[in-house]
Parts: sequence; structure tokens; C-alpha cells
Amino acid sequence: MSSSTPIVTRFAPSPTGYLHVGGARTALFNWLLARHLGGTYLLRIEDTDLARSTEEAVNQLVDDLRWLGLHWDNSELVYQSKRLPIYNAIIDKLIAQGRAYKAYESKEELDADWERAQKAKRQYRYVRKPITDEQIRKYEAESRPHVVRFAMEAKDYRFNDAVLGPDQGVTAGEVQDFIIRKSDGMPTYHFAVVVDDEQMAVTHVLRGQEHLLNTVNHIALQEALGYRRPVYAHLPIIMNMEGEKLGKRDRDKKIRQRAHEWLKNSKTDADGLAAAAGLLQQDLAAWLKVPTKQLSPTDQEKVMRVIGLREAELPEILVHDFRKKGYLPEALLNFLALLGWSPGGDRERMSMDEMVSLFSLDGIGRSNAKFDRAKLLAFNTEAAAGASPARLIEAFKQYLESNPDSPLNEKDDVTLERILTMKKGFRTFREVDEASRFLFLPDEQIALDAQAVEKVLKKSGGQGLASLHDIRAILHAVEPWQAHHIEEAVKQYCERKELGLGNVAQPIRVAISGTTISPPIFQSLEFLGKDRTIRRIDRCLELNKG
RNA sequence: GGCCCCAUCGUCUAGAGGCCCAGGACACCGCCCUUUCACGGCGGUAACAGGGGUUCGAAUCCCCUUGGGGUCACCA
Repeated sequence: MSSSTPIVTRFAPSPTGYLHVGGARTALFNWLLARHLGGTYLLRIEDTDLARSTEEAVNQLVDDLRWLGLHWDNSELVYQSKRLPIYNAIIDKLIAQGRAYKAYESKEELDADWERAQKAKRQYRYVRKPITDEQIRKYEAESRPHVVRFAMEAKDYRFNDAVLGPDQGVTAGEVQDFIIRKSDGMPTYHFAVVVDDEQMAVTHVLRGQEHLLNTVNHIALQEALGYRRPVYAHLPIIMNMEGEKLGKRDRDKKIRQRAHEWLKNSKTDADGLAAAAGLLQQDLAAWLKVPTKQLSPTDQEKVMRVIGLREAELPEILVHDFRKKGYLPEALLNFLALLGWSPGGDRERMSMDEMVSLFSLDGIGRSNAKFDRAKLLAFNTEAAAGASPARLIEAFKQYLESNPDSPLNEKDDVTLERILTMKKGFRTFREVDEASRFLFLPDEQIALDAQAVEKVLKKSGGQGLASLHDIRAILHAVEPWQAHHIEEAVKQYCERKELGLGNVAQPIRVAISGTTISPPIFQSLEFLGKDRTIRRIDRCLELNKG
């Protein structure tokens, strides 16, 4: 690749659901490289798997990418499913040249071969079966289903990897004729990716290390077709804290674990759970027993509802999860960038612009990285603390968009900013949201937490209630109703009674919010207004009479 | 299991032969601040997987062992 060649990178997800954080990291690195080198970053939809690809998933993907701010340079999305004639023309040519051939074995036959190899503890490899012209004519005549395989030249395939170093690949004995067109007429990933990368003039391919050996298929095709070979850079794999590849199965695992706990605690058996959730007994039993079995998302929901597991308790794997939980995209991206890449030295916190200028292939590491949510949380807290008020409001509104059930949704910018300011030092938008909902609830919907009532109001012979009773009158007299005036009045009361502020503030907090946790109390009172404050105190006193 | 990749604090990592009895960040543990939750401030514990080489000198280079991961689809 000469230095005058314009740089082109791409992100090529398959649309099967929301964007995975691993995918987001791949997208980010490709985006960063293109931006750093002044090149182009393209988005391509790899929808050759008809059974799994959906238009809804494309929208979700695009939506997540936009939220992250990883904008692509092609105005029209490239869909592989719309490029069938292009692939077929090339495949026909390969067949005519003898570089590819139709193979008529059924899936069942191949599975049987594979199982035989397994039993014999042999390595399974596809070997081309001899076939007579007569048979071919017969199969053609009955339009028998077939795939097209690429005839691999039996030789060593070696390539250079920008991360892992030179001399990657496989030896001649390990190659086999892989499928380039499936029996449904769609090209396989290996084929479409090679053709598209060539036609889109992609110069750099950054992708997960799980693709490392796929590369030999790709370079074999490139050689056969006379294509250019892009620079390959295989990224370390992102793992969960248990050291396994991070994936959607992590959510399933959590649900299974909690289901087992629930069964034990509720003294219900598996069939009982199946009935309550509306699932087939044998399905649920199998799922409970076999860790590799996964429940469909809808079945997961059914089980979760029965065992009382909330969505928010599941490990976040999807970009969408982080968005919903109230993370800032710039914090997520900064964190993700450091999973497998380092600018060197002590540098960690970076803006998008800084990442763009610092990014380089040399800084990409070779070892797998565990996804530590605690560190991400810290990044988010810091990013939020450093963000401008305008950016914060914008991001908060995006958070609310994906949380339509929040009562903060109809509130104006001024209100949102007040809340954000009140909760300065917050960790996620979700935290702000949940901690301030009581400010927007009707007074009679404030649920007084039993533990809080006991601990703050009733303990020590009802001292908390007594203080609350006193303070009601004092608050009633405060004028004007502003945080610092309220604070002054309450503090004077405390001094007079020789009480710590906590002895008075906590009862008020419980009365107005129902819990022992809230934004700073005097600001909360100002926000609530005098009338509602008094009403809630009266209600609290009334509910805890005697 | 075959093949492939990898190996510095619990985690992400800095480190490209002497600057390192190893630095930063998160987590953790103290203390401080404090009306709750947070935030913030100060301090601390904590790692070169093991064994052989090469070299005056190795976390850095080589080999072996061990450990971890990936991959072996008509999924991408």
C-alpha cells in the first residue's frame, strides 16, 4: 500500500440485533484510524444470513452508531443482500476457470462425516469428492441443491498482521475448500467480504482476533481474483470478568443463576417455574441444566418476570444497555478505546479529538482484555463532571428518550438542568433519574420505605417524628422559600435543640422522598416548594401517628 | 483434541537491554470532608507465571514448561 493511496476503513456488522460493545470497539478503531489518517470510514451491512438479518436490527445498529458519534462517510448504506448479481458474476467466472465448483453433499451428509471424524478423534476436513460429468448433468437436470466451494490451492498461506506481526497463517495441510455460495444462493461472509472490500477500495481491515485464521480464506480469494491485499490488524478479544469471550450468553447466565436461587428460596420446582412463566417444562428444565443452552429474549423476559429479576440487574453487553443505563457515549468510547489500545505513557482520559490525533496501529496490544464495568463507571462519572451544561442536558435527553417511562420526560431544559446541578457528582443519568423521581410524583404516591421509617422516624422513642413535627412549623414560617433560607432556619433549630443536622435532615428526607437517599435536602425542598413540602410532612406524620 | 494467538498489580495498562527493588488509572483498604447517596482530598496494600539460556546487565531477546484465550459452520 503506497503512502499516496487514500486510506479507507470500514465497519461491517451483520444486522442481527443491537450493537455489541465488541462491535462498537471495532467500529471505533476503524473510525479512529480513518480520521487520524484523513481517510474514509464506511459502513456496510453484512446481511447475507437471511434467517437472522432484519431491517429492525439495521435501524438499531445505525441508531447506536449515531448515538456513539461514529459517523460514516458513505451516504448510502451498502447492503450485501442487494449485491447478489455482482457476487454471482464473479462466482460464475471462478467456476468457469475451475477455481470454484459446485458441491452437492447435503448438510446431513457433511454432519455425518464430521461426527465420524469426531468419533475417530480425527480432525475433520472437507475433501472434494470425485464426481462424473454424467452425475453433474443429472443433478443439474433435477436442480439439486448445492453450494459452491472455492478450490483452495494446497500451499502455505502466510500474511502480515499489523498487530500480531509477520508470518501469520496456516500450512498447506490445513487448508480446505470453503463455501463461497450457500445453497440458498447467498454468498458466504468470506466471499462477500473480499469482493466488497476490493470494490470499496478498503485499505485497512481492523477486526477481532477471532477472525485471524479467516484471513487465509480471504487472501486466497484475493489472489485468485487479482485483488489488492489490505493491511490486516487483528484486535485483542474483549472478555467478561470471568475471562470468557464477552457475549450475549452472559445475560442468559445471570438469569439462570438467579433462577436457581429463586427455586431454592421459593421452594418451587422447575415445573412450577415453567408453569408460572408459561414455558414448556422440558424446555425450561433443559435450560436450567445445560449452561450452553440459551433462552430466547422473549422467554428470558417471562422467566425474569416470575423470579423478579430486573432488566437493570443484567450485565450490560449491548451499546443500547449502556445508553439506557445513562452512560455518556464519549465515556464509553474512551473506555473501549483503552481495551486493546494505549496511546502510551500515563494517558487515559481523552476527548474524541485527542483520541483521533493520538491513535495509531502501533499502540494496539496483543493480549485479550477483560471488560471491567467498575472502571467504565469511573470514566463516566468523570466525563459527566467535566461535561458542559449544554452537553449534559443534550445527553440527558437522549437518555430519557430510551427511558420513556421516566417522569422526567416531559420536563423542560431548565428543570433538567436544575436536577443535574443538584445531583452534581452523579455517576450515571439513571442515578439522577431515580434519585429525583420523587420530586415529580404526586404527594400521595410517595411510598414511605418501612426500614427508613423505622430507622429514622421511630427509633429512640420517636425522636425523629418529634423533630419532624417541630420542623414543620419552622418550615412553614420560612420566607422566601429558598434553599439557603431553609438551611438557615433548620440549622438554628438544630442549635437550639442541640441536635446534629442529620437528626433533622433525615426525617425531612424520609417525609418528602420516602427514603433515606435524595439530592441535597435544602435544594430538594426549594425545588418541591413550600406547599408540597408541608403536605408531605403532614402526610408522613399522619401515617405514623401513635 | 488439532491448529493458532497471548502472558507486567484483582482489572485496563506504561515499559521497545541499564532511566524499573517496575509508573498511571480503576477497584480495594485507611484517614479527612459531609444532612443521605454520591463527589472531592490525602495516604496505603498490590504485578514482571515458572524454569533454562544470551548478555557486563533482562520485565524487555531466545527456548521449554505452565496457564489463559481463539478457532475448527451452508453464522458473520
